[in-house]
Amino acid sequence: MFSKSCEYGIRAAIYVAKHSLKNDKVSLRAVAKHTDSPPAFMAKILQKLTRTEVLSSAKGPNGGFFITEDHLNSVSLLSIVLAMDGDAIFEDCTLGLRRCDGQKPCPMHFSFVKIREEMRESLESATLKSLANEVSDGITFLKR
Amino acid sequence: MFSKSCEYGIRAAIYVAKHSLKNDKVSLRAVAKHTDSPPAFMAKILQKLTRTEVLSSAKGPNGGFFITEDHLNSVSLLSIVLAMDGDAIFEDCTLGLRRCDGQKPCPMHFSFVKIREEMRESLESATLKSLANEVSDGITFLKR
DNA sequence: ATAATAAAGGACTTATTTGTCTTTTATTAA
DNA sequence: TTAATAAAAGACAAATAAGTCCTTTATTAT
Repeated sequence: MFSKSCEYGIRAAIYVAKHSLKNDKVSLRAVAKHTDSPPAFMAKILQKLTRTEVLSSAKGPNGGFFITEDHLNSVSLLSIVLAMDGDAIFEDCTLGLRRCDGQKPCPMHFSFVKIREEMRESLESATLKSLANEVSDGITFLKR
Repeated sequence: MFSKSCEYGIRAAIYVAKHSLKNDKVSLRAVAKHTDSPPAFMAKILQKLTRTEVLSSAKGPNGGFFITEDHLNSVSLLSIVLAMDGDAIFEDCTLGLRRCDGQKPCPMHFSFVKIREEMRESLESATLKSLANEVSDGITFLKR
């Protein structure tokens, strides 16, 4: 469904969010460890999420990654998916046609329009803050 | 969402189905042409769909690919997705956790259980016969 | 200032997916 | 029984995704 980069990116963002709830910054190493992902690869992903303004970062001692108060509320998983994988999963034809729309649809066009719209809504309503709280409360998990 | 192989595979199967409605066999070349896909690559995909019994094939002059009467009714896009991509899209954790279930779910577990179940149902209810008829009637398209 | 810390950036390798090419096997019709 | 046809199979090649490593830049505390 999503690329590995996107999967790691979502896990990372929720982990960072969890610590930003307590106003803590987290290091690359900590993110990689607690999301069970390769540190060097995670570095690239955190860089990308920082460039796309999902995350913030600070260099030097006591530095690390964090999420600002208002980003915690406003950033949803949709922003992260778009940052990592782009909008292909929502916009491109499911059967790979170069063009596909309601006027000249592929055989699966209408069923997938619906499914993808639900997916988009689901991702959009999942804010980092709400997800981070569920992880904090031990309801959901980032590693297993 | 699906691999290229799977996209081509679905388009190919519907194209073959359309001709099997009229009891015609179709050649690799015809399939590739009318689904707008690379012939040599399509050859591999048709082989796989034949080995997995979605399609049937006959060698030699007047040979080609076809779908038997009862397969036309019983084979759905779900069979094709499973044949080409396996069940990862339905079974694997969306966030990439090695294990993830209702007991110890990832943050997106429950929303994606629902979305994937809908996707499965949608694919399962789409039989090759129904899809092939829609293409025959000019309602939907395999190429654009 | 400088040593230590931590992210940023770039070059590189590995693995997987996508795609091609050539040979072999099976079938049919003349 | 041979020539033509068409799928099957296997060995490559190219492109993309996933992952690593090393150097640079910025920040902070001593």
